[in-house]
Amino acid sequence: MTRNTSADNTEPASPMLTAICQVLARIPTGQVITYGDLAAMAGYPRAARRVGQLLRQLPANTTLPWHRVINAQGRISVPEPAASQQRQRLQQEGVITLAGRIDLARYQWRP
DNA sequence: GCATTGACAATAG
DNA sequence: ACTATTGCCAATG
Repeated sequence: MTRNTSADNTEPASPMLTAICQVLARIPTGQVITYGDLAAMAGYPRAARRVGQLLRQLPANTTLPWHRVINAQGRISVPEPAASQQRQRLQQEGVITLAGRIDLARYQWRP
């Protein structure tokens, strides 16, 4: 079947989103990654906005470390109130936010 | 189908 | 350091 009807198939998982989630799950505690780098590591160098779109739909109970994803300026891109939670989680892992910024040179994940 | 939106990023002023 | 502009591309209306 080249076509899939909503009635008998509920699997929209594209390879891109799958790859993004797999990379995301690998990010170590206490480190961060940017949207663009996460996308690039998943094999889609121009999909930074896709990453945000995916993270936005993650269920609240997800075990994925969504809070370790920040933008290329070292800032949190999430609107409040989620931003506070993200800062708190990061600080809990030892990632400090100074003047609203995170030192990428220090915390960015490089495998 | 076209227009707008968005948890981005690079560049220019 | 900050704002504006442009490119990007799937999702949404």
